[in-house]
Amino acid sequence: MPTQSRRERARAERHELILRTARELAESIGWGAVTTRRLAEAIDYSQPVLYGHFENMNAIADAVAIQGIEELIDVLRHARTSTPDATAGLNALAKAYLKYASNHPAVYEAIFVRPTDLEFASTDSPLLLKTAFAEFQAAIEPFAAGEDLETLTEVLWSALHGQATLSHASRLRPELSSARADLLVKVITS
Amino acid sequence: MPTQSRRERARAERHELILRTARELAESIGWGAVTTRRLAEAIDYSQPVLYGHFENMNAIADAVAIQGIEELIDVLRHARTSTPDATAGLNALAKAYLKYASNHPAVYEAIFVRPTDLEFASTDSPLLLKTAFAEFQAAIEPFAAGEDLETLTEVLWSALHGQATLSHASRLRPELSSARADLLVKVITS
DNA sequence: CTAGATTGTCTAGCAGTGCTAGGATTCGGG
DNA sequence: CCCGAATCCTAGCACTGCTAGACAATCTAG
Repeated sequence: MPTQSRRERARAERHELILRTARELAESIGWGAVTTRRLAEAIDYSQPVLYGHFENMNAIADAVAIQGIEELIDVLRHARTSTPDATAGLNALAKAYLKYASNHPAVYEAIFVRPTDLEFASTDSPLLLKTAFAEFQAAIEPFAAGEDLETLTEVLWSALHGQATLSHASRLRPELSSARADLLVKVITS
Repeated sequence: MPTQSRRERARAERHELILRTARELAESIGWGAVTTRRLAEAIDYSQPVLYGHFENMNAIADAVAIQGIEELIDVLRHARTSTPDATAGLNALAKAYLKYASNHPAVYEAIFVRPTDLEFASTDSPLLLKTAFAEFQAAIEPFAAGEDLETLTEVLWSALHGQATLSHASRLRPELSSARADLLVKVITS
């Protein structure tokens, strides 16, 4: 039955088209301006089509967030494991995190800033968040030195998250992003 | 002419009423649900009255933010200067910051999270932000130890901001807020 | 004290939002 | 070829921020 599968394939393609377009729109005009009408216009369908794929507009942003966190996990893992020693690994992880937030601000916003019931509601998102958390934990574990590892990980992640969001809101001097990451790592590892 | 002054007084009172009500509403139902109609209903006037006092809805949130940052500056200064030594001062400042964010999440959101053109546009808000920044700087200055003071201040503030926002978004274990602040201070001062 | 001007307030309405019900249209199976 | 089913769109609801214009209250001046 090639018919059914073709339909399903077309449907899956449109599903991805919606996500890709929503992400592009958000990155170019901001989530606040990503409306159902604009998004529908961009994919060349009427608004109700969106609701055949997602429960509501928020679910679309959540789906983008889940895609994003998967990307982010890869980025962090790669940064952490492709360095000679633990200190360089932590530094690379911090830089990679800030770079991702800076390069994909709308996706970062969807993951960590936008109001969402993603953390506890969805099925797989808590696992993804835990996986991302584990990357931070693995990177900082060599420097725990008697401190509670989980608490230290929360402190590290929060510190980077704060730099990412304040940086995006133009509250920090933009040219010193790297220096802040360096200093944070230095303070933690010393 | 007592007439004119009475009018001005009534107008100023209503101005404050709007701000107070907006703040209360935001703290109880969130900024997203603070609409012009609901706010007008709450102060027992029609919506257009709001626009006689503020340019738009965003300006109301900005005004709440300015009130909030003034409060926050006082809170930080008091925490910092009412301790025996510098380490205790920094710790008290960190705790006070997180406590304010936790006790007034909507105000904190108005100041630091909500999209706003407050930082550069308004006349007095940059000064207020700088004053708040100076409080952080004064608290951490004894521990700079050769590092660039301003960069270190940004790192401290970002770290606390990250803890405040992630905490509010239920991404951190709520009962360990104090432990995270302690650990952050310990890491910085050691 | 009254007439006119000014100030203040509200009703009604605009365009845009998320979301949905119902009809139209296209498609696949018999 | 025709009927049922899946698919899609038009139209509309209740809401949003914001504004124009009518109305009422108040102050000023004669």
